[in-house]
Amino acid sequence: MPDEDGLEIMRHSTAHVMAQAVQELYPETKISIGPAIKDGFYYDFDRDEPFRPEDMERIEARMTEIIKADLPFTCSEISRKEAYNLFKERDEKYKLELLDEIKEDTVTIYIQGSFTDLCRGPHLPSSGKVKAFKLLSVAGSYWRGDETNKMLQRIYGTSFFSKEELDEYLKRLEEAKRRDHRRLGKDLDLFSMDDEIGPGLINWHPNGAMVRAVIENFWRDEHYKNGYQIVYSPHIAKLNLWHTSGHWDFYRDNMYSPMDIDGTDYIIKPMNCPFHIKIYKSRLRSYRELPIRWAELGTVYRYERSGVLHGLLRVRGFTQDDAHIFCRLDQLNEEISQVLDFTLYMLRSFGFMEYEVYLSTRPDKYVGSVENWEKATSALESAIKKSGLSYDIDPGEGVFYGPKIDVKIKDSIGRSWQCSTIQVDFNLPKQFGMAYIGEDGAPHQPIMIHRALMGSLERFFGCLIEHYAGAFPLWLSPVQVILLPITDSQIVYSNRIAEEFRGHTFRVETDSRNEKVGFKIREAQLRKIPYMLIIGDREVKSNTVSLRKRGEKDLGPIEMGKLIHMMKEEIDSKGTV
RNA sequence: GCUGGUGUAGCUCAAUGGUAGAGCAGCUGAUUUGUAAUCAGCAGGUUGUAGGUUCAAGUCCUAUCACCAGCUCCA
Repeated sequence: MPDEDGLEIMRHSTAHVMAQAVQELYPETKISIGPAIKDGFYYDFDRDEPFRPEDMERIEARMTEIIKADLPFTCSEISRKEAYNLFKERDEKYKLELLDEIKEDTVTIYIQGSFTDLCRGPHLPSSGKVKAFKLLSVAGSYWRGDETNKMLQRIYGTSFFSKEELDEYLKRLEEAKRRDHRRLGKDLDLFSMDDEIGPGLINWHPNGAMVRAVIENFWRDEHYKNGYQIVYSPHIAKLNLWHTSGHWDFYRDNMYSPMDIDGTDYIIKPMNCPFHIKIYKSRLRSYRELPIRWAELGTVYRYERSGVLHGLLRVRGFTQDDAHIFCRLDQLNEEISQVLDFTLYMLRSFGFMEYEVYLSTRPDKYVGSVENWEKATSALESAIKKSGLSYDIDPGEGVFYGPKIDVKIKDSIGRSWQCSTIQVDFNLPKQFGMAYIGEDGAPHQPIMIHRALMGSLERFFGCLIEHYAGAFPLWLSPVQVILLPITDSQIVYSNRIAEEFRGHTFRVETDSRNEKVGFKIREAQLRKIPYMLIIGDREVKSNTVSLRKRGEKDLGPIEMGKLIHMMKEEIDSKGTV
């Protein structure tokens, strides 16, 4: 039965078939592990020579033979000692290492043809049950995911119960490529990067900047509604500030080198928090002022290792939609709940209805007391529970100064990216000696919450582009409506229509080029402009415009008053209705 | 950072070690056009960068930069 489990078993078996093919073709190769994964499988090999594209073809050909031979997968239960001797004899050092960690006295091995693997199983009855497979890529991967270990070669592949399903999957991969934000960023003239500027640094073009401006305005309005105040802070600060905050000790790997200004070291900021703390500390604070909620679209710069940069999704300079909430302990749960609600409202406004929620706990490198960490973690957890969201624990993934809730959204090929984050921080208020005067007239330490709803505008925009495949809803579209006069004689009328749209703050363009209307429509469609208005003599005479919406056909003439009303409603709904 | 791959016109791609080319985009002209591409002409390049091998390098070698995939799924 080709159900989910069946598919996983089949893919795992395909991995074994691949490993057999590899060891038969390249006997010096050592095997390590080869599980089924979300859309296929992989196997990690240790071989001095790299696998090249030609090797892939050879391996695929041998796999086809193995499948044709319909070799049975046989399972035997043997003692750990026997298994040890077996793999010792074959000099499979990775298997021996795995065996060392197994506590049970007996283990299972699976054999098909010449190939033997230490494996929990289960597997298909025989290799002939693999119906359609393809090797996709080869990449390095550290043994056990630890970069201090040797790098192995990982071959990725996928398999299905039918050729049709495989083809469909490969087609899906192609489609994902078309919705890749890097592709669309170029096609739609949204943003670019440049060698001479530097990797991971983004230039926002007018179209992208327009989307960003709309997002920022919406963001600001919603923050005022939710009881936040907006602040601004500088881009650099003295190194000493980062000593006080503790970032220099714990975050230095991600910070850029100091620059000398009049004999003092300054650093470009990787975080906004110390600045907001300094605003807090600029005068004495009363318990009556709390909670204080300060938000800033703060641009930060962080060193990211060259290999991890990825379009807009992983960059070196980015603008966080940052905010810091300073509150009393008795306000903590309420504040976190409010932030969670705000986060979800924000994400839903942009059409993101599916996300993953994680609670990240204490990492190896941390500051503060274990007790405070636990207090903070449980505050976050109870807030998630209250909101009714399902979530997973991400052990050890917290930031050094506190635990956090992360909300991740997915890109076009299913990789998830952290956008929203809510972090409790017991540490910074202490480092900076923050205080408020309580009801009792004595100073108390406030609790700090860091939060970003969208994370960074760059990453959020990247996800947004892929989410909508570049076809932004009306409220976000850089150009909302394009007027397409059929000949020169309708240009005067078109200009009047354009004025009317502008009067209603629509973003409008007129294509008065000397081209056929079909050509203009094609181009407007490729630019993914939501409203195309065709204007010929008929429209001029009847004082209308002919409507054609993105992805649709001719919708006929419509009066301007009616059209503007319709478009305003669409904008208010944000296209999420 | 590491492993592997890729860098040729704005974009997508050609070119046995032997004169760098096409389509689209761009520019100019003609055409005044009714719902996804009107026609013609022109122009476009230190082949990522720096060295090297060779009579000769886009092609081979070395270095370097950038990009792409992966390094998270663990018998």
